[in-house]
Formats: sequence, C-alpha cells, structure tokens
Amino acid sequence: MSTVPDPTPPTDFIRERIRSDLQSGRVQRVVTRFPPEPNGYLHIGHAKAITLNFSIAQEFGGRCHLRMDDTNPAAEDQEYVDGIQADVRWLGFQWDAMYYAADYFDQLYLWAEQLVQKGLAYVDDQDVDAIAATRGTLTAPGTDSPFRGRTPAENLDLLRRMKAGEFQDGSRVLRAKIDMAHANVHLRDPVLYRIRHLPHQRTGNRWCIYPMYDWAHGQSDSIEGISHSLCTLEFEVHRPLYDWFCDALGIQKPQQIEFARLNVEYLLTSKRRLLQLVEGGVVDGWDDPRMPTLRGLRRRGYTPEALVAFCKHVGVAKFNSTHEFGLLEFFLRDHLNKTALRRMAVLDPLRLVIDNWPAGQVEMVDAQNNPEDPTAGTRQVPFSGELLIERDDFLENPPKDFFRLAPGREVRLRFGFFVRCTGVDKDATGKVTAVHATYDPATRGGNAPDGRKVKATIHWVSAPHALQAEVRLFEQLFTVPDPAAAENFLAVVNQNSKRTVSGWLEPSLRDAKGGERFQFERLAYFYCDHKDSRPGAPVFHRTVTLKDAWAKAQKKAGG
RNA sequence: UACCCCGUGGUGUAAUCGGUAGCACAGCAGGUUUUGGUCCUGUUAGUUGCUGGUUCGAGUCCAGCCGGGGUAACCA
Repeated sequence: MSTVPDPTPPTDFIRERIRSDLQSGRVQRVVTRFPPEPNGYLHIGHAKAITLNFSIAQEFGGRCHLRMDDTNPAAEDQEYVDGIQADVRWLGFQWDAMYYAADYFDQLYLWAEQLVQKGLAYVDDQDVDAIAATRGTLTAPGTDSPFRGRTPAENLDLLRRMKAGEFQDGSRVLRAKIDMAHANVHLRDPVLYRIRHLPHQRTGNRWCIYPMYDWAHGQSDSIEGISHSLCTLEFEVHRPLYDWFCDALGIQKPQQIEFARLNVEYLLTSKRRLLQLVEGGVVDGWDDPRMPTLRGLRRRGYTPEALVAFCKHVGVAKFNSTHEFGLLEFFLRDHLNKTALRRMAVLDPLRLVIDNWPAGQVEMVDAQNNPEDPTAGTRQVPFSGELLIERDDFLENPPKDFFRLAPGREVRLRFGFFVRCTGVDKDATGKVTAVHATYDPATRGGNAPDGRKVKATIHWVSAPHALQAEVRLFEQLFTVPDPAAAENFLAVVNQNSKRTVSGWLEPSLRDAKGGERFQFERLAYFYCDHKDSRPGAPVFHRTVTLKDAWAKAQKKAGG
C-alpha cells in the first residue's frame, strides 16, 4: 500500500516493548485499539494513531478494535460516530471489532459499587468549585473533603440514589479515595461519576450518571483484552491512575504506552480550534479542502495511501517534534505521480494563433495518460489553429534562462507540433492579448524529423474545444508555520487560502467524475470534487503543485 | 515552586547486550527527459544540550546542570 517501501521493519520503543512482552510471556496476543471520542471529525493527527494501532496489530498478527470513547453525551453526536467510521475505512483500515464505551456502563457501575464497598470510593456533596478549590495546586497539597469519611453503606446508598436520578446535575459526584496530598494531582481523589440528566446517543435515557475518562478508559481496555493501550504524551500522568483502578478491581491490566502526537507545520490539530474555524465560518465546514481533517484532506485530493505512508515514515517517539510540511507533500506527490492521469488545462490563458494552420481544420493528437504507467494508455486531444497557452509560458523580453515561448523562439506544444513565435497583439495599455506563431507540419506528435531540438515543451488547449470549469486553488490556511503558538490563531489565517478561477480544460475532462485525481501537466495535481461536481460540470481542487524549479529560481533571484 | 517525560545534521528519525553516527525529506551541483515534473548520480551539513565520572572504548551507563514539553475540567 505504501508507495515508498520501507526496507526494514519498523523499530521503535513501542514495538520493542511489545516484542519483549511477547517474549516474556506477559502477553500472548497483541490487541490494540483506536479510541476516539465522537465529538468531532478525525484529523491528520488521528491518522498517525490509527496507522500505528492498526499496523502494529497487523505486524504482530493481533487484533485492533475501533472504540467510541463516548462517555460524555454533552459533547458527542451520532453524526461523528458515523463520520469517524467512514474516515477510518477511507484510510484503508478495517477494525476487527467495533465497540462503544457506553456498552460498558453497566459493568463500570458494578465496579463502582465494588470500589465503594471496599471503602475506596465515596460520594462527595461538594460542588465543582469546592472540589477545585480543595484539590490544591501543582505545588501545594489538597485537602480532604468533609464527606470523605462516609461509611461504605452510606456511600452505596447515595450512589444508588445518584443512579436512580434523585439528585440534580452537579449536586454530587462519586470520587475515588486515594490521596489528596499526592504529588500527582490526578491521584487526588479523582471524580468517577458526575450527574448529567442528558440522553446519550447510544443508551438513550437509561443513565443520568456518566463515567469520567479515567474511570472508563482503562477498564474498557481491560474488558476488551487490550494488550497495549497506546495514547499520546499528555496521558502520561494518568497512567498511575489507570494502573490503580485495574489493580483495585483486580482485573487484567493492559500496558499504557504514550507517544508524541503528530505535529506538522501550518496544520492545526486541536479539535477545539478546528471547531472554531468551522463555527466561525473561516472555512466552509469540516470537509473544507483546507482543513487538516481526514475528510478535508480527502476533498483536497490527498490519497489515503500517501497519508499512511507519511504516518509510517514519521514513526513514533516520545520527542515532541514538528514535521516540515514538505515531507507530507513529498509522500503526496510520490503517490500521485504514479497514479494520477495526465491532462492538459490552462488556468491563466493567453491566446496563441497559428497563422499558417488551415482555417477550420481540427486534428486529433495522441496524448499519453501517464508516462509513469504505460498501462494507463493514451487519449485523443483536439488541436486547432486557435489555442490557449499559459500566460507564464510567454515572455516578450525573456531572460537568457527562460526556455519557453518568446518572439522568434520555437517550442514544442506537448503531443502536438513545434511552433515558432512570429509576433504579438497588444491592447492600448501594451498588454499582450495574443501571440502569433507558425507551426511545422512535419513535427506532428512532437518530434522533428530533422532532429532539431527545442528547449521547452508547453501545454495548451484548443480554444474552440475547451471546457470551462471551476477550479479552486488553495494555499496554506495559515500564514505562519505554527499557528497554534500565535496569540490569536484566527489572526494568522491566510486571507488568500482559497482562490476560485475559471479554467480552460481539454474536453476529455468533461467526463471527470467526483473522486478522480489528475495531474494538469506542468501545473499541479487536481481532485475532481465529489461534492460540488455535476455531470458535465466538474469542479477541481488543486491538491498540491508540481515542484517548479523555474518558479523557485525566480523567487530566489527576486529576493 | 511539585511530579512526570524528553534533548542526535535545516526538519524528522535510526544506531543489536557500550565498540567511534546511518536513513528520509529539504538544500546544493551535474546527467536524462515530449511535464523547468519524474528518474539517476554526486554533494553540503552533526564536536549526538552542557560539565564531570565509570570504561581500553559512551549517543548508548552514572551524577549534576541547562533547555524544551506535559499535568491542577463534574473534558477526552
């Protein structure tokens, strides 16, 4: 699946740990899981976690589960549950089992009663502010709740009444009885259950108390027989609690291992901020082609293969790093180069009139669909005396290192003929409105029988045959590589991140279907939008430009 | 000021139980080319955060220091 094969099997601290667990016999079978909370759509950061968990299961002949971490109905929605499943499938992974934390609510509650009976949990009547105030700070210990000394019997009665719906939201919580002076604040009597009279997308109105992350996650892993519970670095300080609960309940204890989350220049991977972009109308939705969400990347034209190859390449470590955006582009271009069909399109047109072309004549020329893939075949493209070329491909007074069309110069029209520029038309302001040329009939197909060479090949489209279509050109959504570090990330939004132009495309593109990817030769890779395209009226999204040595040199020379 | 984690070329990431630093991307320079794309070749760049210590030998072990990150939701 990966287009850039990794010659050596991946070695990293997680796989090393798994190998040693297998060797020591602590683990017989590798079982991993991807546990998203259905409160938003998946983004590229999740792609790393998904790739990691599913690949490890594959490599070790184990299983990987998809589990909705749906313990907070206030934030979650069925829309996201469906979206997440679709996105994981799109990436190319299939879970061995689909689970929901909500399906464990009964078991979780039974365990809570167990903890209460053991004297390891109590009902606290303090409100949220009081609990926060008595938790202490990072440097100062907390103080015991006045309700900490309740008897197991009293706690059990209160817990049952909490569950029965006798109390109002926020009036009581169930807390673990650990140590209010612990150096790790997560062990200072963490909250296990809060009261929320809210329907849950999966359990309806059956519950009015919902478990907190810490109380639900480790046990969910344990129930599913997860061998290695992989999560990001910020959960490192939760691990002692994860272990404490499993030990207190005497259940199988998975090994939590933390790794650094994925960071890529110019991309935001904070659900909160992405939500702000969507709700603030900065982008057109979760699937806006500028979004780093999987559905956004998909509409932009990214391939799942490129994303997975990228995720595999970056590997996994504990060091907090940020990858250059260019690395992502490398994997994208690498896959697209091998798979995308070539087409010709002019986005900034300049008329090219071939004065010695027989009036009204049209010839069909053969064009290769993909030089990287001979099996992709060829197509026919109409050639006439009225063409459109890219304005960038003509210069009236060219510098010595400009190889394209200029007065007196001869170039090759890709798959067509050699043409020599004989003059230009200008408007009152001096702007070139058309270029005149003569063609050499002997060069049909693009080769001169006399062996003469040209310095450049440019793309073109026959004006009378061209299909005009909407083409959306995207740039980075942010003007700085690290938008998350900005005082206000909305202030560094790139105002030119989306530009819509009317492109002139070769006629075969009229049949382009949503979801298809093309390379518009010499320009960029484009995705036929599956959302806005209509039969006969495709809409294209620029996925990523081709590398452009000329533009780069120009930019360098210009300062 | 508490606890935990981390620190290898521009960016990332490797280096079996310690044996003198590899790979990818980026950069630069050539070559090939009907895409100034692709491909091929070569090349620049690291005193492995610092200082000590152990050792015949340390990126790998120990100590101290410096730097970065995480953690105080009835979020996950």
